[in-house]
Amino acid sequence: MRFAPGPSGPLHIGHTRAAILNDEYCKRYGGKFILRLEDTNPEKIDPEAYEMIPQDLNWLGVDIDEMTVQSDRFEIYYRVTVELIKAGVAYVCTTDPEIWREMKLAGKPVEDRDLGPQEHLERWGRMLDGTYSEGEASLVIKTDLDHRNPAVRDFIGMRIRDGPHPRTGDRYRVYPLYNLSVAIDDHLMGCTHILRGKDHLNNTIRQEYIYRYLGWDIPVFMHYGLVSIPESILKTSLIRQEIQKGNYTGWSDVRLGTLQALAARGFDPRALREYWTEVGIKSVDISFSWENLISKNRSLIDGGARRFFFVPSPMLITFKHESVLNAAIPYHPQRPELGMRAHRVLPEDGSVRLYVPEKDIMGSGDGSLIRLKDLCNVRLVDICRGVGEFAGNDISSVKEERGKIVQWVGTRSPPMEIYTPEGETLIGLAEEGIEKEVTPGEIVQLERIGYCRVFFNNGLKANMTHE
RNA sequence: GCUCCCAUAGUGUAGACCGGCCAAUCAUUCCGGCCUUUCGAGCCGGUGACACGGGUUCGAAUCCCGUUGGGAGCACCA
Repeated sequence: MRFAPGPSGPLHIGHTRAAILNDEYCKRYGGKFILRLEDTNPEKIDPEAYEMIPQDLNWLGVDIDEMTVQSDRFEIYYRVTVELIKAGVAYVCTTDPEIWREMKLAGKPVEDRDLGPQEHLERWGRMLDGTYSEGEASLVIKTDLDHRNPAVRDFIGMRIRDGPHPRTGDRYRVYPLYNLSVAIDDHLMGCTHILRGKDHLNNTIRQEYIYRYLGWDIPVFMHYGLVSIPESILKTSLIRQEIQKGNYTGWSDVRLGTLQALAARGFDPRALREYWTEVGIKSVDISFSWENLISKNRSLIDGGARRFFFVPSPMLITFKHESVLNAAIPYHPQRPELGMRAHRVLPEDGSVRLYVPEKDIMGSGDGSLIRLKDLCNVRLVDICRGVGEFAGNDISSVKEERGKIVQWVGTRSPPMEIYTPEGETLIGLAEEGIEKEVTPGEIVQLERIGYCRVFFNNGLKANMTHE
């Protein structure tokens, strides 16, 4: 089987269904996974993609058994083309494309079509040697002009393009088009099963003509339905522009739908695999569900995500207390084996100073009791000035009064910025010590915020995975 | 316009090939309840679908036809 993207940029979620499902079939039935980079359109190539695509697949957990690049295979395409011309099923067309198209729709042959193999062989030579200039001639594969489906009638197999190719320079000027190169490669590389999107249904019919002309066995074609991916930025050409303008930080900007972005957010690639294998290969058109993917991802990462406090819009509160306050908080409420983190809160001049989320406090009235989670109780005296008084350490009194339980951080807590996929930046204070305890790239759960992948870049930062 | 593909709850999916075991599965979302030192965590419960119309049949989500709806293609893109 094969996965055959054009190297126009890095992979995004739109690519993952084909990549994962092909890989999954190979793994289940002992098949071979071929990555084929289809770079026969020199205008739509990003040289970096030759590196990025295998990396993306690697992150996805796809095992590449073999990798080929179409621009290494011009001679093969040329050789098969000659065969097709000799067989009288391909012709070099010099008719104006506009007219060629009209004739085709009308089901009529252009003059060139029936000239005979010898003439076309000569013309083919003139395509290769530069006698014909770009746009003047192209190689057409014959099908049936009276085919009831107009989309299937004669299609272009080779065209002339003079601009340089990032890999082959100006060594070749005649480029194969999708249907010709794909049919040749799929057969020569021994693909017995082709799994691709339903948008290729007509291409399959075209390619089958080539198989029949050359007496090749026709592989098993499977076409899954179209996927519409909501709320995602996927178009590589557009992303590239915006990166250049500085509107995105790069291909891994968390707002994007690239695999690099999903990786930066801390997605587990197994979530994508589970998602797509559950969706399967049926040919109904579907809309991609972030909700379902996120749910799968959450259950994969939750067990390993240590909990930490994060206080957005911090507000300082003070209360009188002479002695040290100690807190021991489990890293994961369901997994005590992950241990606890300990905090010592030291009073200064007989007063304790802590930050709490502004929103949690402003909603309470003067005189209400709150619980600083895992630390102690405080009765709010003057909310506007952030003044409270120590109210013991008995959680039951807070429950009786139905007081709020709030997160808190100490005065030496590091500031932290969290970048969300929606493009927002949450600014606040993270729990003291987190910068030492967390390894870069670790996925944690900031309680009441969501899962985040922490990193350091001029301070403590995090990409939001999801809630 | 022509051709092709498709149609089960908000989303995805099982059941369809081989009609009865389907008063339709599972997951997710949503809504309740329980639990919990605030976790979008766990447990329990609930709402919610066979697009429509004919036909075949004792019996249709399942087979046939039509309608409607959605999608794709008719490129010198892949």
